[in-house]
Amino acid sequence: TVQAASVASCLRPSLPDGLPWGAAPGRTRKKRKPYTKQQIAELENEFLLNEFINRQKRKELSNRLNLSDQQVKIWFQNRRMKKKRVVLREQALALY
Amino acid sequence: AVMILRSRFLDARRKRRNFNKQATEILNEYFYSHLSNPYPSEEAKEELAKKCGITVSQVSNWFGNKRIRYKKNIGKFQEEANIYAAKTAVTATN
DNA sequence: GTCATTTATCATGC
DNA sequence: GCATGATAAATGAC
Repeated sequence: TVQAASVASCLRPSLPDGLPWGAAPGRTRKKRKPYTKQQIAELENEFLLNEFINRQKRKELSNRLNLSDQQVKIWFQNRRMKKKRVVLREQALALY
Repeated sequence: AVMILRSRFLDARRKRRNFNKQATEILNEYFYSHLSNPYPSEEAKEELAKKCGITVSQVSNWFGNKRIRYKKNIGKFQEEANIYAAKTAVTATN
């Protein structure tokens, strides 16, 4: 029956067909590499001065920390997202 | 010094608790019943969060971890997949 | 630019 | 000792 077939399909979870929802990323992804405490310390220090960094300072920082300027750019983007998370969490916590 | 303590207080990894069994059941049911596209919408996340008693961010974290860990070792989750597949099949017939 | 992700790593639970 | 939840780099959609 149709219902039996439906049940049978549900009972067949490991499919060769079921998923390329994590499939080919085209290019190889760069492996995540944690930054050193000193790198983070300087990045945080600069973030306190201004959450949005200039190209000039970005060049300086990236050169001084042995990071690419894109890495510094991405770090500031992620750092702003982190700040947003923390703020929202503090607000939610402050309600009680 | 104060900043370090503050940052550690705000780091939720230092006070992590496992979700209760019921919440995990709900999340797994959704995951394995949407195995072809396990990406719940924002509305679905809010509904799952409400039913599980957790935040939307925690729902997003759970699905992110589940997707990568399932994809990385499908065999390990085989048994689990069978359980929830059978469970959804029963609810479908009822 | 934001923001939802992917992935590796971290910190904890048990 | 791994399982699990949250965070830190990295990518891509928009």
